[in-house]
Amino acid sequence: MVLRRKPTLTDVAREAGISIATVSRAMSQPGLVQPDTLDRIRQVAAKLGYVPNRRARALVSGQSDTIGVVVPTLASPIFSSTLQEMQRAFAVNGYQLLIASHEYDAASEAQALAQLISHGVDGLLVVGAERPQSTWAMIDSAEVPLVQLWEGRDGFDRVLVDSFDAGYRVARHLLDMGHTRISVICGRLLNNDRQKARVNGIRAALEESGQTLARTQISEQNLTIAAGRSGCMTLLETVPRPTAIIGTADLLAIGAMIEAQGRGIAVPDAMSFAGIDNVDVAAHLSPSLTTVDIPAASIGSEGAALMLRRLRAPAPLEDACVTLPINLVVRHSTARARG
Amino acid sequence: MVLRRKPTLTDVAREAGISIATVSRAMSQPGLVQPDTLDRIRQVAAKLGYVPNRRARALVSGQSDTIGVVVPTLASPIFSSTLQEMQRAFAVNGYQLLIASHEYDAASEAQALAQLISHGVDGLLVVGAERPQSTWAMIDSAEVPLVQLWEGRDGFDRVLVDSFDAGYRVARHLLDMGHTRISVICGRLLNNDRQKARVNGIRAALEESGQTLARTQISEQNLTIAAGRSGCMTLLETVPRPTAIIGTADLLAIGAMIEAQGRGIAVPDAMSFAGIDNVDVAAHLSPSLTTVDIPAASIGSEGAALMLRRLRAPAPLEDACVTLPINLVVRHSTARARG
DNA sequence: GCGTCGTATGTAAACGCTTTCATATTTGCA
DNA sequence: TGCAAATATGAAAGCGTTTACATACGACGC
Repeated sequence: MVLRRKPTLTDVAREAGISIATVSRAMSQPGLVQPDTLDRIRQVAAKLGYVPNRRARALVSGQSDTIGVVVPTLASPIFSSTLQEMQRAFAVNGYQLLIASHEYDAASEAQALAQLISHGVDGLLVVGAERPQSTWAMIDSAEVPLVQLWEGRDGFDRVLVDSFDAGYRVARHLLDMGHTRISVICGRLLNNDRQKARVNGIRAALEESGQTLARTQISEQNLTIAAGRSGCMTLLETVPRPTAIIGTADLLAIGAMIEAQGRGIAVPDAMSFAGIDNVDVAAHLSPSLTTVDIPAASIGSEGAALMLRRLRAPAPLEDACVTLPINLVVRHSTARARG
Repeated sequence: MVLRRKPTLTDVAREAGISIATVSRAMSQPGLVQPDTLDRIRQVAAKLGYVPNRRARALVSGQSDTIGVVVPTLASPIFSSTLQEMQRAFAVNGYQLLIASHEYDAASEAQALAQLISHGVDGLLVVGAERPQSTWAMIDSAEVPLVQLWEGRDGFDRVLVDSFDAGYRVARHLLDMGHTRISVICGRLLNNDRQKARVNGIRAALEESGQTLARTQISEQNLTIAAGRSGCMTLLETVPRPTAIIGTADLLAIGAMIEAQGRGIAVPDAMSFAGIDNVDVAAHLSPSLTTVDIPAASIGSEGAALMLRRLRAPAPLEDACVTLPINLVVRHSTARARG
């Protein structure tokens, strides 16, 4: 017998000469049906190629086995590794990931969230805490478990990384090396609390040492190597020239360092460079890049763990807050300031 | 009035004093309801914060507005940019992406596909054509539109990139430069028809020039910079030493080049290096990396376009096959063999 | 031998929506 | 004025599951 459409519970039930309720139970709670009935049902199901329809199941049970994730962009080594780990952690627990990105646009993010909610995801993971009140209202009214990554506000689970401290530490390192003219290339600050915090951390360290971070010492760029190069070009024109440049993302620092080297500036002897992120390539550059390690993969697995814990909890839980450690990784792109 | 649970069509209908059928029409086919009724419904819907339940819609209409994508890994710059573009193209058309990865494991891929199918995706995009017969059977019986990326077999839409030619061209380039001892660092060949084809292309070029590619001239590695370094170490021990090394992925070539430089080998004067992919950083290395540009982003957008075309088509379509051009990008990591 | 319980199965009502078909109600035209 | 056609709405039947609730059947203790 060949069915044109996909077989359903009803088809299996008819073929096995049994009611759909029993077949349903055989699928989801095998313990409730008699062994020989179970066998027969399984045989028929296999023969017909029956696959349960999760949409129908989701409709009645209110569970979709689907988790929504919204990241700023997919084309970033940082978010890639976070997603990779997250996907792995959820997959082994039977969940699928619905992934959306918004390219740092608040309206796109709101739209993506609305879509995910209306798809009936069982949980939602988002990056950062900075979004319009209306978007937060939507999240609230959806009553879906939410985990915030990198930055987060009270009232929801969160996996935090201290971006301020990352900035602070890398600046501190350069200050300790005697640098007095430190400039910064950062990513777009709009709708990006991680970048803002990193810059603020740098500023705090500088001010602590009696220095300031003037407008002219900051270049705001997209997050690419090419943008790092162009940011470096701009900063090199300031007088006096900086003795060290911090990229608030490794890609920026890498671009900056390459640009400087291309202009014959010796790194780190004539100028120091440092980044934040510790991307794969940073360790292999020449000179290798001093940076702050951000545990992107762990953020993914911790985020997943928090979500799974909440999904499995029978009763409402206190919101959890995990803070992951960051580490300054001193390599060879930074040296004592000459002088 | 405050509803504890999320408002449904019925709630809106009751509040507006109208039948659910009309409310449903107001949502999906506004043209069919009278303007003032429409207004009233919209007001009530807004007041109640009504959001359509896509699961229910999916159950009856058979459409989920969801597309499944299975890639080998999320932690690769290549697949990242493909996914990024794909996500964009689908998002503007109202589709959400369900993304899964399998780390080059056939069983994991089959499981991911089964899950996506049972979730009721409207379409499926996969990378490569190499998978067990049983997996193909599952795809067939699911009767879901399928688009294959990179490599593909007849019977389904496909967006192709000539991996064989990519290997051939980069080898040809080195042969034209007079190299006679060319070694290769490649990715794991198991379940990876792209890597296999790239290696085969290289081999074909070599044999065309009367050379062979011996076992000892190939090092199979994971796809990371560190693996490229270790592959290079192995190959440097062969006697006579190669005059050129091809990494069948840029990350491998980058690692290899860095390792060689670290050992004091002048690149490209003493040894040439070339990759395939043209990742972002390749242009910025010192020396910049000769490679073959693979249009990863375009693969994403073309794949999405093919899928959308099929989803919109009223009648079954012939399967389409788009082949994207690849280009040898000659930079400064390759030079004439010293002779 | 009778009520009681436990187990295996069946019946039917949801879940929230779309869509066919039927039922007004309005409009156009002879 | 009357009849057909067009328009707007409602009633109800599913879509494929899950899950109370009901039923049937033995086994058990008294």
